[in-house]
Amino acid sequence: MGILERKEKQREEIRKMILEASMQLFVKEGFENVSIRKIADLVEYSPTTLYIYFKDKNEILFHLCEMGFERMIASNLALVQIENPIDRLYLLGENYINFGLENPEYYDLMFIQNAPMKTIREQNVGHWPNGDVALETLKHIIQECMDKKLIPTGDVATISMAVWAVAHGLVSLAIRQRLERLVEPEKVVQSMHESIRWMINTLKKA
Amino acid sequence: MGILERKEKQREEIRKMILEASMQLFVKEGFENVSIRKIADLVEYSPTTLYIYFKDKNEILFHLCEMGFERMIASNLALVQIENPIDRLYLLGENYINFGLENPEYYDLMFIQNAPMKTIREQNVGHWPNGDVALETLKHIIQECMDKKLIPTGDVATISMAVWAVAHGLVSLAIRQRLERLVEPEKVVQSMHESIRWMINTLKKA
DNA sequence: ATCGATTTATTAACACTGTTCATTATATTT
DNA sequence: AAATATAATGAACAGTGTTAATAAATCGAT
Repeated sequence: MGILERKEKQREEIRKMILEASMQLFVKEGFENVSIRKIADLVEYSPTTLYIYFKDKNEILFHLCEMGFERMIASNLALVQIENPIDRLYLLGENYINFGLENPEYYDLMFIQNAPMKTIREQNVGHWPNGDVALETLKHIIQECMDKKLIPTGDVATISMAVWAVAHGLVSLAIRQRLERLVEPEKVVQSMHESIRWMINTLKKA
Repeated sequence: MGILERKEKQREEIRKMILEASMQLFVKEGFENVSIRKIADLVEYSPTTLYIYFKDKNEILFHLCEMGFERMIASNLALVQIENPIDRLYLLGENYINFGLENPEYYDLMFIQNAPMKTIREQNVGHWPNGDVALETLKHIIQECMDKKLIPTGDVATISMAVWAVAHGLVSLAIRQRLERLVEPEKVVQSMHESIRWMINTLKKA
């Protein structure tokens, strides 16, 4: 059945084309300006054709979200070299806020918008490939810190949640212009790094 | 000039009418379903009339946002009775996450959407009445904790930022269904409270 | 009280949005 | 070659925020 295989391949290629056009629009014009019609224009198909390859816009956004996680995971690759888990945790935090500040549009999709989550619930039967990978990295490092008695022991999920909350809180408040209410705009980034460092330090001391 | 005064009063009353209709729609049908046309239907004006009383939709959303802060500030009124500032900080955190979980739509507007911020930058010349009040409360409590040597001293803004980040991180990840990836859905709320408590405890110990 | 000016309100329209249905064109199978 | 399945499309639906032109009402001055 070589013909069906080839068809499947062609289908997959067009899906890729659509996603790449979406990503191009996404990084160039921002999240708000990604519309079915604009994507269709870019791939030179009619808007309705996109619905043959994707269920709806949420599904396209979900895939863009996954691409964002691929980027983030890639930026964390260097972490495996650091043997001290608490240093690794600190750098994970630094990477996280840097990623968020440098890719606010991706960050939005990955952690703020609920469109991608809708697709996960409706289609992927609760599976979030790259997102879950990123969370596992965090949990794993926290566990290692506890094993080596570098931070107070406790429920891994709870502590991971708290640590994630600090990082996400900082980034999301920053990209939504809320932190400028606390410190002068030009000092926001610096203060964010200080906050992360402060958190790691109190974790160590406690 | 009594006649101009009366006119101004009438104008203010219609503005109130519009805002109240918006709020009604907002709490009943959710943020996404608040449209100029629906508000206009409710107050029995034509959609364009709303533009006589408000510059654009963002300005309406900004006022809804301010109403949200009024609610939040009201829920914090009981705090003044607690004399120990660190207990007060803990309760402020508890209030914060409870408010977020109970009023996700308001929370969205107050801390996640950027529509209200646009209005602040464009019109109010950088003034955010109720939002700034809420932040002052936090900073004041942190300062008091430091004065009484209950937590390690440092830059008030930085520590306030970190504390806010934990609370906001938890709430925003929760209402965007991200925490369900870390703990089972039915345990999310409990874990959030544990995270807040954990943070206060590490603050005390450090 | 009437005229002109200002304020208030509306209708119609623009340029979008995601999505669906019916129809046409293409490719594959019988 | 005819029948069938797949792929692609144009037109349309029901919305969105917003603006320009126009009508109605109110007000100030003669």
